[in-house]
Amino acid sequence: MQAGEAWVQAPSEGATPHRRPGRPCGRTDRRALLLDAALTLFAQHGVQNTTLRKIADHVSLTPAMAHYYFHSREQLLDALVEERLLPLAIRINEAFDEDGRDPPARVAAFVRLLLEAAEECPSLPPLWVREMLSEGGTLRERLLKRLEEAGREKADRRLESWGREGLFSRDVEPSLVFTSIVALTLLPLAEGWCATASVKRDQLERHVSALLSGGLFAK
Amino acid sequence: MQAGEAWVQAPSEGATPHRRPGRPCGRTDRRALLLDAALTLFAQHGVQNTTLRKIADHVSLTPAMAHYYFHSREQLLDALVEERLLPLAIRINEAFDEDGRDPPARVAAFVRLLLEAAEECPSLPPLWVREMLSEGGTLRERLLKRLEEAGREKADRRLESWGREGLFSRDVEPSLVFTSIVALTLLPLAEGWCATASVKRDQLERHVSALLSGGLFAK
Amino acid sequence: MQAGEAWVQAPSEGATPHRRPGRPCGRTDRRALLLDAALTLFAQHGVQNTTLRKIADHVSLTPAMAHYYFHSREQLLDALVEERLLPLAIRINEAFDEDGRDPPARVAAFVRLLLEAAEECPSLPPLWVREMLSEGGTLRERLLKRLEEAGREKADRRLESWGREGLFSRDVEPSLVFTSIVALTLLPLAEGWCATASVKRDQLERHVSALLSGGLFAK
Amino acid sequence: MQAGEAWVQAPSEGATPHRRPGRPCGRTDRRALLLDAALTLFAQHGVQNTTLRKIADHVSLTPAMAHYYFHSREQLLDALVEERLLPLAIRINEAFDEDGRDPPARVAAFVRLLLEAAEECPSLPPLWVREMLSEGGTLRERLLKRLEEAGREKADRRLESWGREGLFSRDVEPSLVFTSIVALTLLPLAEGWCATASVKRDQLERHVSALLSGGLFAK
DNA sequence: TATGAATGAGTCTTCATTCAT
DNA sequence: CATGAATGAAGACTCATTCAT
Repeated sequence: MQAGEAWVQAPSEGATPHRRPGRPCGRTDRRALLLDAALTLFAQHGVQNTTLRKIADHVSLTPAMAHYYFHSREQLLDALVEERLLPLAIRINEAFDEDGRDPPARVAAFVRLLLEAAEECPSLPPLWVREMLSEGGTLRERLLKRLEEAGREKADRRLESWGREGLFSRDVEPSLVFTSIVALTLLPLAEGWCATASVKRDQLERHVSALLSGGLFAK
Repeated sequence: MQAGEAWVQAPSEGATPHRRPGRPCGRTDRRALLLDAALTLFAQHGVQNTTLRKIADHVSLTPAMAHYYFHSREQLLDALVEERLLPLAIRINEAFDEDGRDPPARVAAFVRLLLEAAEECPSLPPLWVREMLSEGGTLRERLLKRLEEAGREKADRRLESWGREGLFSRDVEPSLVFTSIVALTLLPLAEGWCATASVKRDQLERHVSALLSGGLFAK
Repeated sequence: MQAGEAWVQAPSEGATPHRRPGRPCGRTDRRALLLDAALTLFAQHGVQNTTLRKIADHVSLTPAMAHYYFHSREQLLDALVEERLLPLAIRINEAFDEDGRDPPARVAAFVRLLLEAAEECPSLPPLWVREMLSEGGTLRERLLKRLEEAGREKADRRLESWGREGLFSRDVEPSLVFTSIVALTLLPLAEGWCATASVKRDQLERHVSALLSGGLFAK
Repeated sequence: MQAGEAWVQAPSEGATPHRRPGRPCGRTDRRALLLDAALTLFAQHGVQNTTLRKIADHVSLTPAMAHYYFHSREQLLDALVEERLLPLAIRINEAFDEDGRDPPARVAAFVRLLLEAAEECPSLPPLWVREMLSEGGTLRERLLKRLEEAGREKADRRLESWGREGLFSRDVEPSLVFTSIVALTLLPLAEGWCATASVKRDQLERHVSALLSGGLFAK
């Protein structure tokens, strides 16, 4: 259950100042387990609705231990953003970095990247939609601020340059393209579509790619 | 701020059993004000993160008054669903009811319907995305149950029949079309795009319509 | 249900200063109805556990009306004591007043008096046991104070004189006799014995009388 | 004040799942103190009239601690019944278990048992009368249910068999005997008789025994 | 490290009470 | 008379947080 959640490597270095880097952590790192549990529960029930106790219980620890590792609830959220969400967000934002021919293929590749990330971490889509994309999302400000610092909007800038080159269909707004792609891909997953409905993951990929290639680049 | 929130008529009859129907309520109806405040704050900060006190404060009432009108927090949520969200959800689900030529035009009209609803009630997109579309959304089960009773999935069925008639491009999955349209339209609004970015509402409409007409129906 | 509860006449005069004595009260007196309801509900659920709303609901009135009639919850309790319990308590305490031969017959008559009162007002035994006889009973201090003023302990004094005359068996403590009689008679009724068990009221009377006549006066 | 309240040994095993059994609890066990305080205050002011705050204050703890130990008010009541009242109730109900000659002596011994229990725990009589014997008593259903499970009415059955053997005086109703004994013994104590009046405990014992031996078994 | 114990602030809820109409 | 509306105080309960051990 928590198994598939080590979908992104915790950055090897000092995101949280109180980890003693040298000491090898005997068995499974309880701190990472807590983060994974938080990720899972936040995705399932929302950040506000998940108490530290629930998170700790989920990995058979005490709430006091959660404080020991993160000092406060706020800092647990910070750690979650820093170590789990930010690396992913960066990877996604860099997806369009290297230039290349064939924009439709680049978009399709990006969709596949999103779907793979979602497959590795099923918590991603609901968490992202609930707490990142919505206006007052609990993690939104946190993550946007860190993304800013890490130089975000690379994807947006690239897509805008595509727009200036006239690669998009008429009426397509370049600054909305990135959001559109993410929305089309993640929202069905956040809704539990591919879990409950009969739609398979590759059906979703074909659907989204078809819609985008036809919609964005059609004459 | 609460101005634009009378965006849908409260059902003319007895959704809440304890209102005395005939008597006109002196000044502006405080119950409606509370409902509006709840809508606004839920959209801004999430349902779980909004206490009854905050809602009451927002319209200069006491938390006790919120109980006076709704009996409990749960029943306030019920009332919100029943009187504000359900009518809208029904209107949206019925959008494809009347048959008609020209599917692309129908889709464009639907997008416009969504945007008009969002214009009337700016709280709609963030609330919908956070609390309806996401897996554990606080209002999701409530609203889906009521929609079931009200005969939902009309839109889905219509779109699927379009699919069987071969109206959609190859690879487009009919059962995902409805979700895709909603995602493309509401998610940018939920993100506050049109408020913060320079994108105007009609730009968004053209963008979504372009993407859909090209993507869904392109040869 | 409330019918049998007018088991004692409200004193015709000014127990509560705000009754307008002259005006004939059209139909059933709502004030009396409230008192009856209070009596019933207090007996069933305890004084502390019975809100003004429950009392008012019980006779289809509003809590505000209860305040109109009694000014406060405390004063409702006062009125209950004054108009319902005190008259009864006085009647009971005077039971041994007139002298007479044949103490056993006097005791038996007293038991019958208690049982008749309980028959007229089924609320009496539970209310009395819960709220009068127990140490911190809600009505205890109130009623004892009023009884004091009304010259209570007549019964006790009479029984003690019987004791000095050597009428009681050896070891019988005169100052406990009154309590013993009441306990034997009312406690089974308070427990719901005669309602739920197969014991009839006259069985109870025979039982208590047998026990007392044998126990108190036996050589 | 709380001194005499360890009048019955807490059952040696796990009545409350969240106590760690082995570890000796530093200072005086606060959980037991709370239970004692509850017992005292419930007896003095009634269950409904005693808030968790009052109980906690009584032993200089916070209301939150009461929740920490008992999880909820309901479960505090359950614990009180389980650990304090039930053991006593069982002991009392088993009083007639072993057969034996000389019923009057058995009854007298039973009275002494009741009085000893009341001496150990002065809260017992008022609590019992108010919350167990009265119709809507707060602890009544709880305790009766548990007593049922623990095989109650042993005393009643034994007394009834005495009745069939013709041991009782004519007119004495065997099914009322148990209640009668308890009423005669506990009610004066619940009233505070032996505290306020000049009656000593052994006077009470002689009185009750005299009354019963004469009343129950007299020819 | 790890945890049980402890707490203060805050949440939902109830209720007696008041008041304008 | 009568009531709907309104409120402050209080109650049960939760939770992040702290701390001694």
